[in-house]
Amino acid sequence: PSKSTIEFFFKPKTQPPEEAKKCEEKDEEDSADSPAKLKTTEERATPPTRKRLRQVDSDDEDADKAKTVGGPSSKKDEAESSSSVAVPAEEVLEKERCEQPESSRKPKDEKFEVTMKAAKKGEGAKKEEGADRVQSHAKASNDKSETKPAAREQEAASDDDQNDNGQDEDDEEVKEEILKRSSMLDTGKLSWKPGQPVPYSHLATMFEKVEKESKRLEIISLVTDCLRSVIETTPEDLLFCVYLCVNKLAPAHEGVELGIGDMILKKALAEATGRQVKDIQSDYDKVGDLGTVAMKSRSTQRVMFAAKSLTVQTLHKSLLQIAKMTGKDSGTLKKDKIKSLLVAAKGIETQFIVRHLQGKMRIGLAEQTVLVALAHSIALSVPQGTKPNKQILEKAAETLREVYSQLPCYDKIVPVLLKEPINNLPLNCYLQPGIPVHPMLAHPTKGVSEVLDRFADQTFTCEYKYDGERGQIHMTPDGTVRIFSRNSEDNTSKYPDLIALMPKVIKEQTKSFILDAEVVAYDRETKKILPFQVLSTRKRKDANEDTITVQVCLFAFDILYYNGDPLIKRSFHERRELLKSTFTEVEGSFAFAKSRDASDTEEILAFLNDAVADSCEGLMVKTLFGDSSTYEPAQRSHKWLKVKKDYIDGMTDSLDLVPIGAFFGKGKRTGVYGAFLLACYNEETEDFEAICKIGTGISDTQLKEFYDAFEPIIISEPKSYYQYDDSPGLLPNVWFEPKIVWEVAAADLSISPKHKAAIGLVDESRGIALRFPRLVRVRDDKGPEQATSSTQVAAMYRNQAVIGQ
DNA sequence: TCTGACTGCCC
DNA sequence: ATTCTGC
DNA sequence: GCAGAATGGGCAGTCAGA
Repeated sequence: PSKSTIEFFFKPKTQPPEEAKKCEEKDEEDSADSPAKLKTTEERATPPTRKRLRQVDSDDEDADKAKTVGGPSSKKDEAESSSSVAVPAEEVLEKERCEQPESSRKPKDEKFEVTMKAAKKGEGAKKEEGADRVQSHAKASNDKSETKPAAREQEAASDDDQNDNGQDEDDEEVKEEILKRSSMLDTGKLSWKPGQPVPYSHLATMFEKVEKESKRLEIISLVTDCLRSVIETTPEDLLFCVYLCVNKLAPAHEGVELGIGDMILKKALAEATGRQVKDIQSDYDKVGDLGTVAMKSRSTQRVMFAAKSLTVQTLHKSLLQIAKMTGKDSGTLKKDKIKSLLVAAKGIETQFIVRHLQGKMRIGLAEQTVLVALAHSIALSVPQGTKPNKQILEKAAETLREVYSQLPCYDKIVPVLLKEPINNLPLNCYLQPGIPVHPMLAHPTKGVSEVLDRFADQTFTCEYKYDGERGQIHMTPDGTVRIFSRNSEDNTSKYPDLIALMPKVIKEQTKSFILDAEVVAYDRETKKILPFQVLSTRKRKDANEDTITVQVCLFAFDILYYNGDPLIKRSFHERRELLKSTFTEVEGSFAFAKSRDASDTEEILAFLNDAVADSCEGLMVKTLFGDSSTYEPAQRSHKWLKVKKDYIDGMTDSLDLVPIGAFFGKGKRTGVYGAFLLACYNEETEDFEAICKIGTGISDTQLKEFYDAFEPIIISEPKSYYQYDDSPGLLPNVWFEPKIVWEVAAADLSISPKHKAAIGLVDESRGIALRFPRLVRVRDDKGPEQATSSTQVAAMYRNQAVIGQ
C-alpha cells in the first residue's frame, strides 16, 4: 500500500521488509480504527454555512461556557475589558551606532587572500587520503573497543591519582596509550605541516565522525584528537577551530550576527548550482538537512576549476565578513560570499559550511562537550612529563567549564590555555564586571510536592517568578553600567532608563557590582505589572530615554559581585542579605523580588496563588544555605526550581484542539512530521480556526505513529472552512481532514497577528494564539466538534489574571 | 514611501 | 520557552 | 541529570521590492 493521497517522497527509515510489514499492520489498524468515530464529522463535512464571522455578541454565554472547559475553577467571571496589549507607536529613528564594545580580539589581516594555498591544488586530492588515514587510526581504536573497552575509555577509567594510590600498572597503561595516541598525531600523517594554516577539512572530517557517534565519551575523544593535532602543529589556529566547533563567531556580548537564514541559503545554493529554489526546497523536505542538500547538489555539478582550499582561519574570517555586511545590497553580497564558500568547499566540507551558516551543527556536539574536549586536548598536549590520567583530565575539564561559565569568552581563554598550565587558568580568567556571566537557570517542577522532595532537608525560599526579561546588570569601577540578556547579548542600549536609574538605587560606597534581575513592563499609574507581550514592544536598539513608551520595573533577586568581591560561592542567604543592604528600592522602578521563606505545602501553594494573582508566572524556589545555594553560572546545574501553574496538573485549563495540517520535520525528525497546525472549533460559523502550531510534548514513537495515522486523512487542499494564515512558516506542507483531537497545555493565551482563533470575539481583526503549547495526550474520546470552541478560547483569554485588571 | 519577507532574540 | 532521548 | 536537538508565539530591525 503506498501513500496515496499526496505524493510523499519521504522514505521511512525502516528497512524495506519491515516497512512492508508495518504497512500491512497499518492497514488493519486503519480499517479497524480510524473511521469509527468520524460520523459526526461526516455529517457536517459539507462546508458549513458561509456566513462571515460577524458574531452576535454573546459575552454572557461565553462566560458560562468557559466554566465548562474543564478546569477546576474559572475564577471570578471575567471583567469586561478590551485588550490591554498596547501597541505603542514610537518612531524615534535616530541612527547612531554607539558604543560597540571593541573586540578584544586582534583583527588579523583585514585583507582577503589565501595565497599560500593557491598552489596546493594537487595536494587537495591527496588531502582526502591523508584525512582518511587520520581517520583510520581513530577507527582502529574504535574497533578495539568492540573486543575490549576502548583504550581511551580505559584511560578515562583508570582510577589512580598521582602517586599515592599505587596502581602503577594502570598508570603505565595510560601513559602508554597516551604515547601511542601522541604518535598517531604524528604531524607527517596530517594533511598540513606544522606552522601552516589548518585546513577546514580537518574539522569537517572530524564533524563527520562525530555525527555518526552517539556516545558522548567517544565524541569527546574525537574532538580532543582533532584539537590536539592543531595544538601541536598550528596553535594559532586553535581559537578558530574552537569557534567553528561551537559554531560561534565571537563572544555573545559582541553581538556579531550572521544575518543568514534558510531563505538566503536556499537562494545562494540555487544560484551556485544552477537549480531552482523550489527544487532545493523539495530536496530539503526529503532529506531534512540543507547541508546534505548542498553537498549532493554540488557533487552532481561539475567543478569548473579547483578553488583554493579552505582553511579554518579563512572560513572563520569569511563568516565574520558575512556578519559585517550591512545596508543596501548586503543581501546580494552575502549571497555571493556564500556562493564563493560553496564553490571552494570540497565534499563533506560543503555540508558543514552550510550548517555553520544555519547556526546549527546538529551533530551532537555543542558547547559543553567542546569545553571538555578543549580541556583534555590542552592537558594532553603538555610537553612535560606529567602523565595525564583520568583525574587530571576531569579536573582540567571542570576547571575550564567553571572558568568559561564565569568568563564566556574564548578570545580571552584560549590564549591563556596555550601559554600556561590549565591549573593557572582561574588566575587569569575569572568573573569580572563588564563581561556577562552565564545566568543560573531553573529546573521545572510538576508541583509543590516535587519541590519538597528535591529540597527535602534544606531550608529554601520562594520568590515570585516575574514575566519579563532577564537582565544582568554590571557596573564596572569606572562607573559604566551595562545590561546583558539571558543569552549574554548586550542590551545596554535597550534600557537607557535603567542605566539612568542605577545611581539612584546604589549606596555611595558602591563601586562595582553584578546584579541578577528581571526587567518587567510596568504601569506606574495603576501600579500594575504588564504582560510580557507589552515589554516586547520596546525598542531594542539605541533607545532614547525621553521617548520610551513602555515603562519598566526592575526586580532584583541576586547579586554576584560587589566592590571587587565575587559572591558566587557565598550562600544565597548571604547574597540576598548583601543585595538588600546595598541597594535601595525605588517605588515603581526598582524592587527586590517578592519572596517568602515558606516551608510547608499550604504556605507555598498560597504564595504561588499570590504570585499568579500578582501577574507573575509562578515561583522560583532556591535553597538558602550551604553548597547547594551557591550561584552556579552555567547551563548545567539547574539548582533552582521553578513552579508554574501550568506545570501543575489541573491548575490551568488545557485545550482540546484539532490538527488540521502538518509540517515536514527537519534533522532528527526527517521522515515524519515535525510540527502540526492546530485549530479550535467555531460553533457559530462551523469553521476550524488555527490557534497554534505544536511540535513539543510528542515522543519519537508518537511522531512515527502520527505520521502513519494521518496518512489516510490527508487532503490535497485545505477545507474551505479552515481559517488560517498563509504567510510563510504557517502554511502546512500537508492538510488533514478534521478528525483527530489532541489535548494541549499552554501557559497563556495571547492576541495573535497570525492565528485566527476566536477572531472577532476579543479583537476585531486578530485572533488568539497559545503561548508555549505542548501536547498532553491524544483525545480518542472526542470528535472534532467537541474540540474547545472559539467562545471558550475567548473566555479563557479574558479570564487570564493580567488581562482583565 | 510603504509593505512583506526574513532574521535574531526574547520568552 | 517545553519536551524528549541517549548516555 | 546532563547535554543536545527537536519544536512553540511574537516582537523589532533590516532589507528588497512594489
